[in-house]
Amino acid sequence: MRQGVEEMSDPIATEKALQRFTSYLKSNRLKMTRERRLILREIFDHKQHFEAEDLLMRFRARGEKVSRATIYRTFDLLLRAGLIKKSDFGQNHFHYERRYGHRHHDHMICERCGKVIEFYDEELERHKRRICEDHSFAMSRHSLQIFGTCKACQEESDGN
Amino acid sequence: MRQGVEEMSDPIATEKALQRFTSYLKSNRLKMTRERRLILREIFDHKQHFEAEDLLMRFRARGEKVSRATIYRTFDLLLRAGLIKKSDFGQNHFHYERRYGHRHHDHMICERCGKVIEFYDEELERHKRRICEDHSFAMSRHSLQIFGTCKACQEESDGN
DNA sequence: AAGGAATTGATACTTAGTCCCATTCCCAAA
DNA sequence: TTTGGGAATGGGACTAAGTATCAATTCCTT
Repeated sequence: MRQGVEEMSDPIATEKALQRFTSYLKSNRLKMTRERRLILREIFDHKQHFEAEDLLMRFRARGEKVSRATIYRTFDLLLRAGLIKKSDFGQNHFHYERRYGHRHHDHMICERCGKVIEFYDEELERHKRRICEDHSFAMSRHSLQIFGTCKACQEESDGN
Repeated sequence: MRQGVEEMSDPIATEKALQRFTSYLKSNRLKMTRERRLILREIFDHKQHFEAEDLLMRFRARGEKVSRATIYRTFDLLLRAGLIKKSDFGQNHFHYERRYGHRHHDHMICERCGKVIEFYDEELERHKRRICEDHSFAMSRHSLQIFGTCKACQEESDGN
């Protein structure tokens, strides 16, 4: 039923992300720990989108000892370091996605099957910037979600 | 600190919304009750944006007896009736806004003072529709939030 | 005016996420 | 290489938003 973007991992990107995280930590006088490494690896070695609880379960299943609190604390650091991104798909918990090596993009969310389609549109970005200028608003980030029915689900219900 | 859009109420719109809600209820064999009327009035007679807890507090302050459960249940009906809209401003609870007589619009949210600026841009809307067409995606709704710093807050920090 | 379905309130529960603090870990400087 | 102390962790208690349950009440059609 629920289906996600399954963009696969790139071991080189993982290493780069790890380096970047390490240097972020160092420059803030924070420490690289076993847990932080595990979390980053888990994120960058796996699928593009993830959730806190989901990560916790994966660790538990593997018998890896990382607490819920540490997961949330590390997400916070990764956000500050710009390595992940927090999105809201209208459920009552947050979704995250890794960000290193990924440019900004928006999402279409299929309300039938849960599939998330990423898209990027330069003209749309230009519009956003222009609107901010018009309002003298200094944009720091933005998030567009389009909800609806994906092509496959439309065809499925046509077929019935 | 936290500051909202204070678009004022229109007594005629309130009555129309009430009629529309009543007919929505009737056509679904549901009942109009004292509580549902109170909630709708509270929403349409007051400011554009509201939250569940906020509404509950207002009722309590006035000594009006409406339970939390009923508030959430009624929000759900109002959503189905298309009279209110649920948005997510990145906090861990939902924001709502009344919808009757309001066309679609997007939001800029000031991360400094919490002000919410509504905007509508036809060109942007056209563009969203075109992107959906390109992906054969049947859009049902969409939501764009731009986070950043509003003009006033920018000037304030310039002045320091 | 009655009667059954719909609704309500109170409270218990769930779920996501945060707080607390004693214990443990990391790492820069000696 | 050891060490000292600040940083980080685990795990349980806690909070906040929202949902479920169910007996008592209300609505409204006939």
